[in-house]
Amino acid sequence: MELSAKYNPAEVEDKWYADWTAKKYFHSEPNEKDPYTIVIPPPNVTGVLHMGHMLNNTLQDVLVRRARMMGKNAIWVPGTDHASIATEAKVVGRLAEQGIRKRDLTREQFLEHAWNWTHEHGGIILKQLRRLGASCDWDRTAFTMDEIRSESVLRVFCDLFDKGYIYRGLRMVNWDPKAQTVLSTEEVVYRDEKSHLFHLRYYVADADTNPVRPTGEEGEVLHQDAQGRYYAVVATTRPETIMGDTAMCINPKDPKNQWLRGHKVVVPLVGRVIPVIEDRYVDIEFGTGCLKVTPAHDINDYNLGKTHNLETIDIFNPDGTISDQSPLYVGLDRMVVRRQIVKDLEAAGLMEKVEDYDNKVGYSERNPDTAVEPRLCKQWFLNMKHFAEIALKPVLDGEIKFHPEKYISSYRQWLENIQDWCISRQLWWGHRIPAYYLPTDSPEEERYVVAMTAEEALEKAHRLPGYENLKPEDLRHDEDALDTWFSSWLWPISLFDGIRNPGNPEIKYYYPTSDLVTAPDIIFFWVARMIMAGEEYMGDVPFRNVYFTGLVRDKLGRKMSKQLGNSPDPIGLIEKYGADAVRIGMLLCTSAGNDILFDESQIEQGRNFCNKIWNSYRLIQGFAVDPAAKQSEAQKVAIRWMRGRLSQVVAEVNDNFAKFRISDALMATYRLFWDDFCAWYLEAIKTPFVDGKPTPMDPQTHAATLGFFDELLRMIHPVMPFITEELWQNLAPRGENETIMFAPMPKGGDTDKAFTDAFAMAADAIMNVRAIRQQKNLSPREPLRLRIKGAFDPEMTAIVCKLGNVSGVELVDGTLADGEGVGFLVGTTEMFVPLKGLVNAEEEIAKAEKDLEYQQRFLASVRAKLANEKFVAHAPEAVIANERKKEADALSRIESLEKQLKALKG
RNA sequence: GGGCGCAUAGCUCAGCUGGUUCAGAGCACCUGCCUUACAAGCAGGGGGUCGGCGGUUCGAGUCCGUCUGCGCCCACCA
Repeated sequence: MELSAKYNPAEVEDKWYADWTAKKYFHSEPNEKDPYTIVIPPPNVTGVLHMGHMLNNTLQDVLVRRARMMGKNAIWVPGTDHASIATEAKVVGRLAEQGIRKRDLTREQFLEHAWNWTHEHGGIILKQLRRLGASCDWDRTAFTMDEIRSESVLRVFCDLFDKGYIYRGLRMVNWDPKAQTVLSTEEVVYRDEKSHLFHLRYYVADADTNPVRPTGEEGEVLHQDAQGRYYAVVATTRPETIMGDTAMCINPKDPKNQWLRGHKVVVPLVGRVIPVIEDRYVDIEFGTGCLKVTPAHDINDYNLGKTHNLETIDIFNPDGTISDQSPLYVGLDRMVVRRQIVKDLEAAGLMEKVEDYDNKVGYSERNPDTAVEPRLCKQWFLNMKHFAEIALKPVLDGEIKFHPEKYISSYRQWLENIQDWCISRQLWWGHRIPAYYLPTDSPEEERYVVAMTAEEALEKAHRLPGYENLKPEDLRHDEDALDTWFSSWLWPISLFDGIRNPGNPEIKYYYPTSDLVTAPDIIFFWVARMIMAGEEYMGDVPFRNVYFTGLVRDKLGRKMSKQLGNSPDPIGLIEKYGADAVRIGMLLCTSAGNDILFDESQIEQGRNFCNKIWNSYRLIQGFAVDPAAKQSEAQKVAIRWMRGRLSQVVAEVNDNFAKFRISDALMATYRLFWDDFCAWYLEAIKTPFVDGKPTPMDPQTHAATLGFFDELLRMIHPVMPFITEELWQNLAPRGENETIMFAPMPKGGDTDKAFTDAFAMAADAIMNVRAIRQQKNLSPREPLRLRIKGAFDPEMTAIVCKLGNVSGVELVDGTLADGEGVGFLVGTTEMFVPLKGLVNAEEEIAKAEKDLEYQQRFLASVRAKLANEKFVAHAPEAVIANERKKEADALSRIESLEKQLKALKG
């Protein structure tokens, strides 16, 4: 086969991916082998691949491909997530472009649009994963809203309701006015914002009947205007909420505001008269120590309202506009009102002052441009106490391992302070809550049944006194959908239908899954909750290891974002460099939990590696073989050394994978291929050229080389599946159903340490000879001689001659440096390259003197250590022995340097 | 406010149980090479007071304390 000088990924990738999928190599069924299971963190069904997905899914593919080659029955189950808020927002947005408002549609009509959108955009990301080489079991592709998953969700809801964990309650919740739904506390992200602290005047209302009496105490602060009227000053960041004020609160111990006790004040502009209440909650140091209390729109104020029996005035509509409960600004948006009311307050002389202020504002995680509004409403909650307990144990016990471990502490902290999970969302796109309301006498009174279907609900209702004759049309199905995570948390179970059919052969075989690869930002949303569901429904952990990837940032360390335009298109990168290059380029620089700073040069490195592999194969497949050819000494040595190195690196790689030190494992493999195999081994076994043509190779060396190459391809395959399959198929005749995907991962063997060490010494000598040649401006073709005194394995002579272009190695006992030349040390072995007429004695003397000085200092420090009685008494034997060896080595080096100097100085 | 983590070469990071000649890797950089697989390459080379200070120890990038600077997570201070 003719191979081009450069690797061309495009055709190779398409060809092999089509072959793998056609032959169903990624498909798994339970069998007698050990399972290895990964479930994909389901991406948004309508999403597109970004760099984070690339990293995450490449890691999963590496793990699953490796497991497959290690003889496991490996499965990677793919699927997508319905992402209710994000998807519904996109659908609403598209409808808006067509001039359609959601509220003008029925639920059914809206869902039809949503499904159309899903079918149109759904699965793009899964197609993109194929480009990356992802070896997912596509036959099992699931969707959080498909039949099995949906039914599983409803069953779990009913079950948890029956167990008493799910309840309906009136709570202060986080409201997204754009999506018009409640959010869980986890879905609110707080951002620092440059804001203002507005100081408003609340005039004393009852000064006529209840005159203001200064207490005269130290620290008292009264405010009076030009007309002598008294007022309190309230600092707020949200002046637009004053229409909902129902009290002003001071700290009973605040000397500044004692004079306000028992008074009433007037809400500015609004004119409402509200009481001054006292509560130790108020921070005396903040602002003026006067707090306006708006129980409907702030969680703290709500609590104050409860203890002080305050009225609650909800001045916001669900869309964030001002409601008719407010005397002012009705129908205007809250943000518009904030600007307007500031002007109006200033005009009315009710604004004391405005300060700059940094505060944190909560935003919807899925609608990042919308500030979340605290709002009081009735929602469905899951009591988390029980779940926190069952989820904490396996992580603290080490039954589930986190990589890196640092996430254990934040996991623990979250579970120990967990709040109940608000699981209802005022959305249509999602799993509709299986609760059915019964007619009651008053709107305040709520009665409902929870059941899988309306029919079942009706039966349940009929068993309730007073509802024996209820008609189906009298049941009102809850309008709300469940939080998306309420389906995701079942993923490792529901993918194998373990909720609907507990104990089925698949769930028994594939569960618990092996490793989970995910980003740390969903540790609470997803990881923790999967552990809860796993313990609750399977009585077992959902996975053994969680590998947390970092964020992919740009090379300046900035998050990748559309606004900055700093996120490369992953598919574009694959097209430019090839999937293998992108995969290894990303993984070489990622360690668990650390962010990766992405730079295209890393992908270039990956591409260069592809090319290196490709070209080494071009060399190998061009070898001519002659059965009559004799194996050279250098070839023999190289083969034995390479075998040892392979074993060493296999052991190293296994160890690194076991510890999830994946970049280290890959770097070791990378260097084994590039440095050991290409730079040393292949150069060592090349046959000599005669008349400009290479002489044929003996069969043993040829076979060994193909064998090594085969093993190396297998080691590299999990990271670089395409090029390795292409070359592996070329390397030898393969059967119709043979693939590197199922070829066994090399197991290593005897590491042959003494021999690889001897080789390393020879390599050191070779590098020294090359350096001398370079320093002296000699052509690489000019052979040099080498004289050696001291320990040197004579087996290495052939290698030294070949790779150092040394014409002869002379082992000497007596004087090493007779005549002109350059000496150097390898370990404690003295070596000398005779060079007639090329040596500058001055330079050599200077060099040797410098070296001598260093050795003497080193010797002194070692001797100081050995002279220290405490060291000799405390240090382990091996350490002391080593120090003695250092001392001896230094002495021997000093001796040889002194001799060398003597010779140089003549 | 609480918690966690990081600081080692120009950049990105290893350095795992304190002890090999321990100060490393990759990239970048410099020099020389179109050497018959590969210039997307080959050969050679320079480069770090391991953030500061103090402590434990015979011995400290490594353990402890502290300071400085960064990052992340959690939390209802208007």
